[in-house]
Amino acid sequence: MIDLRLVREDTDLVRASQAARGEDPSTVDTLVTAADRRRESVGRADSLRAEQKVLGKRVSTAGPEERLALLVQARDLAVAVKAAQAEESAADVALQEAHLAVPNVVEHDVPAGGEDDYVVLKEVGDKPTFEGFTPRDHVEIGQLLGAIDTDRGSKVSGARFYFLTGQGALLQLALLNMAVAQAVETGFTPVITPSLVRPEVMGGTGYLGAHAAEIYRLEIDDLYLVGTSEVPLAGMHMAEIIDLSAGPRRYAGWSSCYRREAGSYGKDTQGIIRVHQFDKVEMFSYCDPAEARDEHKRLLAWEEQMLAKVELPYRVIDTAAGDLGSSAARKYDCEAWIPTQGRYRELTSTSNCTTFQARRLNIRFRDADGRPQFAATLNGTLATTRWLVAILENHQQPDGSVLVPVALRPFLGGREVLQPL
RNA sequence: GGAGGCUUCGCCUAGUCCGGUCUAUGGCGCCGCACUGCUAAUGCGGUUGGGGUUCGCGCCCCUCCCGGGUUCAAAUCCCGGAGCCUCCGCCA
Repeated sequence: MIDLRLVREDTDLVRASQAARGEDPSTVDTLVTAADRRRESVGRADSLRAEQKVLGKRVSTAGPEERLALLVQARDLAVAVKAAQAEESAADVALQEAHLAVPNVVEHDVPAGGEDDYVVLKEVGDKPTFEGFTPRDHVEIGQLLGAIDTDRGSKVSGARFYFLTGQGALLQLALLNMAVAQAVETGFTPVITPSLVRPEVMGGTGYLGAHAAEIYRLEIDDLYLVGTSEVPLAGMHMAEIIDLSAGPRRYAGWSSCYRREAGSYGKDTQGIIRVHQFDKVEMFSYCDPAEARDEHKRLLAWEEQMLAKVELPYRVIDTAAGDLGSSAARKYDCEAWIPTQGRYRELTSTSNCTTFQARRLNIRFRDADGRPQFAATLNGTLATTRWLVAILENHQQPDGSVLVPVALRPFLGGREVLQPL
């Protein structure tokens, strides 16, 4: 939910944001109209109610003869109040609807356009050359190592499911543990989150809008499976006034993540690039909105720190407005080089949601004057199952073995190489 | 699956039987002032949140889990719902 004051005072800015996203700017005008209508109906209902209260007081103190006449008057007024109230709540509903239809206002310097209009901010590291052999893809390496079993994954659960076995399971645990270790060193509170959340939490984070088809829903229990621990971590402080006087509150969530991958038929059907269930360590930060842009840069830096530890070549992109989620004002992705695909694939994603989620979830903090204000929320990836793809492919050797990045070795019991079975 | 209880202004709490000075009590916390040569103790005062209106002081409305209803008038009465807790049963 965006700030209505901003909509009223700088309508053009919000319209421009919609245009940058490639969405209809007229939703903004609808919102302005709805806000005006609500304001007017509130005013009318308020003054009628004030009148009613005064009259009600007179009824309670009046003598018997006077009382009867006053009651007649009061009855008429009650009808008028009821009508005004009905209009008020109708206007409220309309405003709410118009409000929810407008995604977050993008930062002013976000590149406009769609999926392909990102801006590359930097490229880091050297792509591997593979002298004298043709690199295997992660599916083949996973088989050689006995690390990934997609056949049995689909036997048991269907397409886009997999087993991580032996070295694969250990490698993932090592990676995620390294992510948690880094987060804790940095001052994050590690959290193992619920994977099922209530509708208001899923809705509050902005995931039930245009991309609701991505979400698994358990209808019998009216719960949703989370696609990222961002969701429970955002819900954690809903309807609270949190203390940010000591700076941002940072959590590192560990969870399995579930995604329906609706509409992605035919994309990445092999291996574990795009799957229905994976594991992730995610950073989440609550902070003063004034600090959100800086915090966003910090989250990006911590992501890059992780990528450096696993010694992967990657680039950082500034995602275009049209490719942002509805909650995000800006998003940076880190994409690792995948040798057998000859292209970069997203490994991390960090979004600044400013106060958009906090407004929906009613998460506030007290500012320097002690006034409650909406907090900003941000999130960013530290590690996911998909990272295994990049690690296996980039660090593979001619004999099918895989070199373990130095920083990761302590988390694998000191192991330096993953050997084919 | 069954039974019972609870939900009030950051937290705790009075009030609900019997509708109107509930314009919601008190404590904790927090803020300000006073006093004391310190951080303490004490006293006094302030402190729910949201919205409307106003240059501003202010004024008004809403807010006692949510939604309906009764009534001139609802924290209070009636109906429906949600959440939380406890116990029993069952299963791990």
